[in-house]
Amino acid sequence: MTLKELATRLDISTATVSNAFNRPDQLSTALRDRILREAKTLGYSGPDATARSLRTGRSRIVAVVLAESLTYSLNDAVASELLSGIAEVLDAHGRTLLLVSGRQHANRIPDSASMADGFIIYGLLPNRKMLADLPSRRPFVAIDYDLEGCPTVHVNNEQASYAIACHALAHLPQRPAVISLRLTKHPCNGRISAEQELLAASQTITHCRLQGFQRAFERYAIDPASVPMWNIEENTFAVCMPVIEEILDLPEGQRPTLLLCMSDRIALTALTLAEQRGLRVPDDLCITGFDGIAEGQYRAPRLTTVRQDSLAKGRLAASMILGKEPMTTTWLETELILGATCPPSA
Amino acid sequence: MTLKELATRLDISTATVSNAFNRPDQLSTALRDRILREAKTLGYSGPDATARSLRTGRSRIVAVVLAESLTYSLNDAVASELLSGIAEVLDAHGRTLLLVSGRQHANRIPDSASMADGFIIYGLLPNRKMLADLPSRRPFVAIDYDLEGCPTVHVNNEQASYAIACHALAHLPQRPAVISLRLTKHPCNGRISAEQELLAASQTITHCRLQGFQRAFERYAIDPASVPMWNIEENTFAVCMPVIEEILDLPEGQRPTLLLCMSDRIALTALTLAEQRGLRVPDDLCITGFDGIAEGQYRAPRLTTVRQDSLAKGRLAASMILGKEPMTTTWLETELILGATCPPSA
DNA sequence: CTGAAAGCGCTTACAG
DNA sequence: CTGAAAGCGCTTACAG
Repeated sequence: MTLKELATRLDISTATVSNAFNRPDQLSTALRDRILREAKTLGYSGPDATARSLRTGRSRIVAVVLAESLTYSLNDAVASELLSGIAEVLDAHGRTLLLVSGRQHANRIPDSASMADGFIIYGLLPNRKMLADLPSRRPFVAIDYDLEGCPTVHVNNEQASYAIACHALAHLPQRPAVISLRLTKHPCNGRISAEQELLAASQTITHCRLQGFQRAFERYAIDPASVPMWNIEENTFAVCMPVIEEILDLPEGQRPTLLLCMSDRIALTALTLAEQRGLRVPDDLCITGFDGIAEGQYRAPRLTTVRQDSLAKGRLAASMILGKEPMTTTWLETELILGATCPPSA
Repeated sequence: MTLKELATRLDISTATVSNAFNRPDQLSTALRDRILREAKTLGYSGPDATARSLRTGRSRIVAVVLAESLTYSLNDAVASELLSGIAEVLDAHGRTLLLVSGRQHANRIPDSASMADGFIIYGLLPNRKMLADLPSRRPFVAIDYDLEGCPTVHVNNEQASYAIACHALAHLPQRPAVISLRLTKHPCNGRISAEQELLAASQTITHCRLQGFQRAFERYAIDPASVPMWNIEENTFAVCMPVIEEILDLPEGQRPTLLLCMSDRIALTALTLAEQRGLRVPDDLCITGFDGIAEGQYRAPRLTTVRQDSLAKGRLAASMILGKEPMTTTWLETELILGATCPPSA
């Protein structure tokens, strides 16, 4: 059943039927009611979305392009929270959320993504050119990474890392270590050697976090070069585990006593493995995270970390896409969370 | 730039240009190469997805309709894992994932959802009639709840619950308690009184879980009516917490020594709160979960639970939608996970 | 191997 | 307040 058929049955024009659904003010109430009633009877549930979309040029769909795989993103607490924020705003405005991965098997964004009215790009795509096929006229908003010609929602990673490292380093004396996330140019799941090339700050937010840590080292008169660093390739339990085991299994005198982790997932894995080894946190080992995910706060001991408000990030990005907020690059605040894995010094 | 404009510029028909993109066998390689080259030069990135969709009747989008809000679903480990499984299969076949909530503010599914080529319905919708506006000709697959006229992907909740309860009750003597999830007809976040009406097994999978527990009680000669039950309204830390505090704060002799929880989230909240109170798990308190989420397994002590393979659920549902698996109702296996929160009896 | 023509289901100026 | 007509951008038998 199409609008045209319905019009024929009612012996009126398609324009009037269309108006009955879209512009109540364009026809009499009586006629409109009759049309709507008849539509229901005949099983016509309103204008076809695709046809309407072709005609009006708007689909009421907003796409989120994720730099990581959908599987990773959906299972990552930070990405999930971000998506929640986006979904919440889209929902409230009758928009629908299309999830697209930038790591498609074909390394190309599926055509169907281009139906969206706007695009939110989360993370650093493996290949910028993927975006070229997307309709450039429509609004784009980036999250976490600058994308030329479009506003970005940022968190001040350097400042947040500086803050938490300063908090942690106030305990003296300690042997700090850094556990970073995708910081090396070439894949490395383990200790970072001195000659290893690192990604630039423009290529990964974890470099910004590193800079914050290093500024804190300097403030506390610690030579940044003396602080051992380990790198983790994927922010999941399974991938974190072997690297952290390697660290915790170091002989007592060499084992770090403070782990500055670049994500809560890393920190929580360290916490679990430390507990399994009978290490006391924070007495034997202090641990700090980054992100402020729920899992770190609803457990004992509570994780000391810095919270980035991913929900707010998502809400803001979605609001910008919908034109409810100005399209301008914005830096969101972070908040230090003083948990028990690295308590304030006495 | 449209296909028609491109055809005009090249002085060939639109049919040929269309074939260049869709049916390489319908024209000479030379002509096709020329068309593709010229398209790239002129910035034409292929046929418009909406127009193609209108014409062919297929959008290559698959919609997942979630009974819960998107915010809840995205932050729930079970739903996320399910979505991962769906996304994985859709991705591999060039399909894109549209997320739709059945708890929209307007209590109506947005029109744009009807663009999808197929629908996966997850959970029990607050209102079945919402689906009426969706194109009934296209494939539908339900997950966890039967939906008339469409195949469902199920887990045998009763059997899984029976298995884990039997495992737990083998420790004797104990004072078991059940912490259920949305089991009461009317909202209740706390102890379930004897006169409280429960939802039927067809209305909630947790009733099936309860039946499994009760069968185990009978096997162990425990009067089901003697086992206290608490109900939780939402499977989140925040909502679980007050209920579990109430339980753990019971005087020593009344406090249950075994908590049969209907989700891992409930069990993990119980574990955290027990740890905070200095209760020893499993010595003072045994805890079992349901779901088998990662968070319960990558912590110390590991959660004793029963795993439902949400990933497999999602994969199967998506495969059915894409016609890669027969459209038939299927029951997936579960697996007992013997963790440390309720170890096998010595 | 290529093209003319119909039509997918709508919405929207515009005329009456 | 209502309707005739154009056109959104494409694909697909079909004819040549």
